[in-house]
Amino acid sequence: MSTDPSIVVGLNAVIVAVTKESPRILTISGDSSDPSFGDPLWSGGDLDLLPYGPLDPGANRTLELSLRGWVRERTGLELGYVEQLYTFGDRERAPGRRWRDVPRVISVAYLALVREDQPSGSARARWRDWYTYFPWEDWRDGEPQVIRETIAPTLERWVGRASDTAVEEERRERTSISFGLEGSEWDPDRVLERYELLYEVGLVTESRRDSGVNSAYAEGDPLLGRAMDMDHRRILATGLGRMRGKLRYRPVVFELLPETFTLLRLQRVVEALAGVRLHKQNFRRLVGRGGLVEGTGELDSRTGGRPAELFRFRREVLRERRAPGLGLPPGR
Amino acid sequence: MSTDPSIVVGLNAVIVAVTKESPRILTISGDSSDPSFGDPLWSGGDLDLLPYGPLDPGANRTLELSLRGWVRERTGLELGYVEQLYTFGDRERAPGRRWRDVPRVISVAYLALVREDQPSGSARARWRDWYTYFPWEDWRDGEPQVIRETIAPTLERWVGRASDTAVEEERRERTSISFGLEGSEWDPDRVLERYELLYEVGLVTESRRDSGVNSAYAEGDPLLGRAMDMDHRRILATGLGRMRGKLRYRPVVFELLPETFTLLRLQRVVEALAGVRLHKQNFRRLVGRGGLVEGTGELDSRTGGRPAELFRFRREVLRERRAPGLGLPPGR
DNA sequence: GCCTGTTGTGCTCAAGGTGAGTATATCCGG
DNA sequence: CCGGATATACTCACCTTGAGCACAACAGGC
Repeated sequence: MSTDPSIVVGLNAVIVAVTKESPRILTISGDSSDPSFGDPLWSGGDLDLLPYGPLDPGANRTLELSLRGWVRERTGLELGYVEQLYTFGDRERAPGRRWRDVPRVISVAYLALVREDQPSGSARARWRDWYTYFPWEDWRDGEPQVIRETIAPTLERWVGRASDTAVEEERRERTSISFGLEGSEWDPDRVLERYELLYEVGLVTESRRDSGVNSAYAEGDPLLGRAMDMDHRRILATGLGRMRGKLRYRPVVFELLPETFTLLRLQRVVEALAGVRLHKQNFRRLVGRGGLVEGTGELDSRTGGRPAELFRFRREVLRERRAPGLGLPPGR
Repeated sequence: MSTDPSIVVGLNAVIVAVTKESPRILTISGDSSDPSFGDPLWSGGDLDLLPYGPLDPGANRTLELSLRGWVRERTGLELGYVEQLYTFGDRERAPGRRWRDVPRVISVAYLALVREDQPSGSARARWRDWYTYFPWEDWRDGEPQVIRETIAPTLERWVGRASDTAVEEERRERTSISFGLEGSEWDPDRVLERYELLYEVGLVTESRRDSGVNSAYAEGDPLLGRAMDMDHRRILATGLGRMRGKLRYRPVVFELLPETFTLLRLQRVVEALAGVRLHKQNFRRLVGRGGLVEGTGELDSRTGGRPAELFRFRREVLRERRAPGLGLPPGR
């Protein structure tokens, strides 16, 4: 096997932080004139990108160290928790380009958490609420309007357009499970599934872009959420889903919080990530019994009501219990 | 960013099948003269390898299709379930070579399941019980001897050799949690953790190989399990752990079984993979209630005792329920 | 100073899931 | 026709989970 110059390997990062009750991700605003973030030669438009960096084959011992390195270099951010997400290597990842003209791009994507909403260190890099990209994912105030008003009807029409009943049945099941329609439960983790479904039915900008001019999609349909370049929104969806899943069985939230925090603050952060409201008493019972936190004696009275005790994460649980997490509601 | 010839991208596969009560994986026996499986130029010895193939940048639309393609080509195996495992890209993956002399090898590893113990289609590729590589992982007949006789004492000595009490405490916790010593529970999923611990303390061949001649390990210590080339045993451990984890919340076992099967056979296969015995009645209650299987009217009387009804997997559950799996015992 | 809104905290209760054990049915091979 | 082996049916105690009610403690406005 010989080395092949027509393959390019890069690293992508889904970097998450939480401000107050807003989960945010770091994105590069699409203005391709400034190549301070990698140089995505295969990228075309003025759309947002995820932070991207090439892999220097000799530079770092591990891929994760490479990632930490260039993020630090370019943004000054010191990443906390980092985990590998997925490796994207499809051929048609660069829209608008014929794949024969560009090298094959392999992106190893990572999920990374940083503790606060730090300045991004670059003019083009900025924090954005992740629900800007996925408005249908936020159920904290009940079912989002978009679902009832746009998604559900469009999906229904799509189900109706099926060629035969088998396809129709399959489509019906997919939609009801993904979006919790018709009696199914809403599963916060299925972010990628939902995005891909919307892509398929043409409700996101990317699908029309990729399908070219002679598209079968109705021109009138609205486009949901802020778009991203290439397949970066898909990568983001993967990260979001993983983040939510991880929440359930690993104490990762604490990587996003300051050293000490109120229990309500903790709950709000979890809710922000999960996009769902939680039962307060049960939540407290959970973190208490799980031994996830311990009280410092101090109080925080800036909350308005009765002052809340400040808690701190008990790092010991990482080694004590088997799977300490903060259960999202439909734990299964 | 330009293309870089000093990076090589390849695909690795952990291919699993089950014969009777033995979980097996496909490995390439180490005889580097026959390059029918890729051409691992950076590989040295006569050790086993996982199936490996280069990535042809223009050939397939997705990485998964590439993988299926070359596995079919070289072995005739038609892979069933396939999922991406992890991407390995550390610099020192090729032992015995100075990393400056070889290109950086990025391996995208996949977990793949095939339905039976089919012939491997190649003289060098052969099925092996996976406990040959990880003897300490099989708890079906109680705690394996190796743990009591070799691993536990060696780990204990290693804990004692710690430089200060903080390190000592950390080591103690790691060992007790990984191997279920001192009151901790045995967690079948932590395969990788355990392998890495054994690597660190020098109980597997690979660690001595990588650390060179001037090793600190006691010459007398035995070496556990069959070794593999490069970091392939680490990849295998990753696959094994993922397989066990997946078992719990996805009905993947059925990809390994024939169309119809006895409930006891199903249980034995799960036990083989999990390396743990299960409570029969509860197991049956689980698959029954979960709607995972449905009885065909037929009976199988080859079992010796009362003839067992043959069951079949209900594919519908894939779309019905949220997370149908076969719970391993310490469900948490 | 008192009312009101807001948050923190303790307790209860029903429903369902889980681990484990007992008892009985059904067949095969000697 | 009996032992051995498997297949099923039930039971039961225990824990977890979801969902309430009740009340305590503070801030701020009137």
